Amino acid sequence: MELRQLKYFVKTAETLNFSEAAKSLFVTQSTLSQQIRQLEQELDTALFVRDSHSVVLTESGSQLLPYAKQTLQSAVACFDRIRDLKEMLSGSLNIGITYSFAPILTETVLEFMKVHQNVKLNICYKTMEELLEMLRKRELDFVLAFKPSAPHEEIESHILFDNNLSVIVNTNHPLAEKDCVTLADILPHGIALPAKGLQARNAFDSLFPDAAKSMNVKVELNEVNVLLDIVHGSPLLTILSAATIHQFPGLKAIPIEVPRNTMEGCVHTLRKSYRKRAAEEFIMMLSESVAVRKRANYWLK
Amino acid sequence: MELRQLKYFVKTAETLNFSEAAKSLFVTQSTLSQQIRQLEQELDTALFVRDSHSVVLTESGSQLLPYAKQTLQSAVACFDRIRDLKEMLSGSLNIGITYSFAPILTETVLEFMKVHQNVKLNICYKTMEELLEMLRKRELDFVLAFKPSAPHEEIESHILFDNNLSVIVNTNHPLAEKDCVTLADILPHGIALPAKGLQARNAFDSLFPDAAKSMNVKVELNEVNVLLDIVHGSPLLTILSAATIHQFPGLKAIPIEVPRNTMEGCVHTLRKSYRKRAAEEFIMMLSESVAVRKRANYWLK
DNA sequence: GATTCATTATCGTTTTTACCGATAGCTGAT
DNA sequence: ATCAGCTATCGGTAAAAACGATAATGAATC
Repeated sequence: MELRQLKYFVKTAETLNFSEAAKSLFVTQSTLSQQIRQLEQELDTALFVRDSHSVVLTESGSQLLPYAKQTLQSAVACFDRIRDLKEMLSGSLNIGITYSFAPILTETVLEFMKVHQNVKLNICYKTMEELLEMLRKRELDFVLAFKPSAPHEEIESHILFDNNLSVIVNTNHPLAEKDCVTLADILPHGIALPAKGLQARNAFDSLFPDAAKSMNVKVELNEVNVLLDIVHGSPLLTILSAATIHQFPGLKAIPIEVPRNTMEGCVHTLRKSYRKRAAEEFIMMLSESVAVRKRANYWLK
Repeated sequence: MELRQLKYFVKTAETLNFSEAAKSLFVTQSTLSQQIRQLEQELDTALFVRDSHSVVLTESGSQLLPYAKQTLQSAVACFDRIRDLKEMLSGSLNIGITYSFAPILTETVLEFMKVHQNVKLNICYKTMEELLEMLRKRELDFVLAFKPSAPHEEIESHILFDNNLSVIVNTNHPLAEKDCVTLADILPHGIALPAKGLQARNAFDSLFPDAAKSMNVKVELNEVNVLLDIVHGSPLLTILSAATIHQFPGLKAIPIEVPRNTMEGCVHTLRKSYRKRAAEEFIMMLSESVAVRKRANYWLK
């Protein structure tokens, strides 16, 4: 058994099509067929049932699949470890981040890029569920997002800060004077609501089930920056975590007065995976930056 | 990078002596030297510092060591997993069975579970048509049911036993004395009839088209055990395969006298599919158990 | 300082094997 | 009946692993 064969097996198990798998592995279908057969012989068990129009995994095959993936992953970890060691910090760092988290990242990105010029940063904005899925597939090194309501088994979440779900208004808005608001305060006003799927909306819906229906929702959309632009240029209000308006001038966040109104900003990493040094370093810098803002009592509890 | 090279590396790191490591790896020292060098080239880092009287790990080497071990361990886990499956120390077996077939299964289930404690049995009671559909989708490993009237192309049916469609009565019932009955014998009596879809009903309807209409049907239902309970606790009779009352005390099965009154108890498997070792084993045990009952001339022809 | 000894590296050769291209055979769709 | 898409198989080739012999190194010994 060799890593090559496991790689071939996993690809084939994923596509369930020898020809297609062979193409993406850059070998001929003939080679792939032989290598799989060889693996089957070595394990003395059939891994696939093939007939000329379908390929399916046998029980052995589907049992093997996660173990094969794990083995390949371990091999990748060997490479990662050596590379980190050799170059201290280099390579690339894949960061996933939710839209509402975006503003607090920018500072650290700039600082990190200045200090570690050889690290390529890939930053991916998506919804939390999509990001956690990518993390699971190891397409990301870590994810910045609020803590999900249901904890995920394989994912480790490290809390960066606590934050309140807030009403966001232009500083000219009538509500802008208040220090905190209730649901009743909101109802008379026009609202630009984050769409379902965004974490602020999830949090709002779970704090106030069905409230959205009775509100004066003028627009609902899934892009936070556009939401902020709208609020900035109109008398509408929106509902987001307070941290989201960090460094966005002319807006004010007013905490909503309700029990358990707390959103925990977290770094999510894969529990079992190897952590790149660049990732460690980035997270350290981010924590430090958050700590500074905490001490300045900026928008954090 | 291949598992072979990692294996060579780990052994060498443990002995810190190429010659000795080569010996225990059953290759020449020359081969080992080349393979290590190749690994070093691929990782673009030195793993050992050799001078002619000592070999020591570099920092890279000692950092790699645990990761390499982990990778090899994962590969071993692949083998172990498959071996367990082959030896039926793990895995699962999905059995489909019709209600009327249920009584003959129990014994074998108990025996199989005793012998193969680590194989999970999933037993699914449904009508034959539903079961064969599940078999086609490979959600089941095999199906126990009477032979269907229309043969199915992709499905292979292996006959376990022949059986007669019979009248089932309480042992106190007036018919209980007889050795066989005709349709005319049945007509005067109250009947609890299996509902359409159950195989006994299908068989009855094809032997006596339209007879059901002229019979004294008091109740019609699709649960065999309930049917048997009803017959046991009332003067009603029902019509089922003789095998169905296996191990149900206080009932008697009387064959109906009519040509081609035969229901073949079968194991149905998917023709082209891979057959699990556990399935082979189970079917063997079941056949054996049926054979024993045949020899005892129990209820089988 | 020469010799020995145990060690790793290197070179040329042999053996093994991964890979390719062509083709056969199967099956569902046209 | 033909076609299109799939996997298996065969024979040949190129790559790579393995070998055996030998060179190079340097510590220990005489």
